[in-house]
Amino acid sequence: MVYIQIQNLKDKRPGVAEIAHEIEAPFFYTAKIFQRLVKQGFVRSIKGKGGGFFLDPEKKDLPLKDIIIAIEGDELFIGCGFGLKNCDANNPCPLHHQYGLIRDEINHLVTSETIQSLALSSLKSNISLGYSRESSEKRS
Amino acid sequence: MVYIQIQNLKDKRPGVAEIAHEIEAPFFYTAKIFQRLVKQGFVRSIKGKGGGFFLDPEKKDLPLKDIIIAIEGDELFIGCGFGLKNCDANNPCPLHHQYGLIRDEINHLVTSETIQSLALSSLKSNISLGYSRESSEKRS
DNA sequence: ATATTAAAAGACCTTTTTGTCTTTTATTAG
DNA sequence: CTAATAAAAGACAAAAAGGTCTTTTAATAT
Repeated sequence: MVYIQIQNLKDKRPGVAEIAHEIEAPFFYTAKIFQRLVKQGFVRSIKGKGGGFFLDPEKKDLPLKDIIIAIEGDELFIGCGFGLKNCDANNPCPLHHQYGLIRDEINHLVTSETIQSLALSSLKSNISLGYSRESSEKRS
Repeated sequence: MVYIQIQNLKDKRPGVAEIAHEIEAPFFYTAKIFQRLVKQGFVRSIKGKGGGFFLDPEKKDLPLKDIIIAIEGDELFIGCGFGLKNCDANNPCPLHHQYGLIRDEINHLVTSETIQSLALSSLKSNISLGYSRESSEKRS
């Protein structure tokens, strides 16, 4: 999605093939994932010639956290580091406090960073994901 | 394993049933996991009456990181936050730097904390995993 | 209108993870 | 030696994740 937004900022709408290549993922697999993202309203798409994916410019910044929660739930943000079911402040697991600090930072990162903020800062620096400067790897 | 060590410090050797109950995991599933942990040398076991699991007191402190790497590899510790294959300092992904900070902290946590250190500090405070003070949950 | 392009839908298939159960082996108590 | 106990081994099976492919639908350009 960051790649899509980077391209959108250049007035382009990448398609599945281009995105799949960029993230080094299989074409059909990538396609299926974007079907879900479109259905969930995170991206929009246009079929046919000149079609492709794009982020609704009307919508406000989309934090990474929203996407993560929609795809894999909120375990990462509320769950116990040890995976225990009833671990909380009253009944803390051995890692409770230490892991809490890290979780807070993860929370902060994925809340403050958005698809749009990352795309913007990527454009302004030598950051990857805008037609990758290929590091001599084999394609799949 | 922290639970085992806590019990070991009380001169007990918990068995599968006891451990499974403590971590709220299915009996047979827990059993299979410990078969692997024993085979990999992280814990030891004794069969038959009075048997159970224990940590080799001869061995030095076991960092969480060693176990994580043995079970699921080192992706968490070296991989890109976006899962890109060729993301590095020269070709950084949009999240490279920010995620790097968090990864460093995760690394520090799982390197400095060991099964033994967690068991010890759990015994010294009101930390869970030493015959849990059941929070009225259903058993499986 | 028609041909072309590209995503959507959906049917499959493979692999991995998770979970269950039976049989075997080792240990101890009597 | 025998019975009881408890882990090891290994066969299965269900569910989830990962991946592939064909057909359909929508858009565009000629």
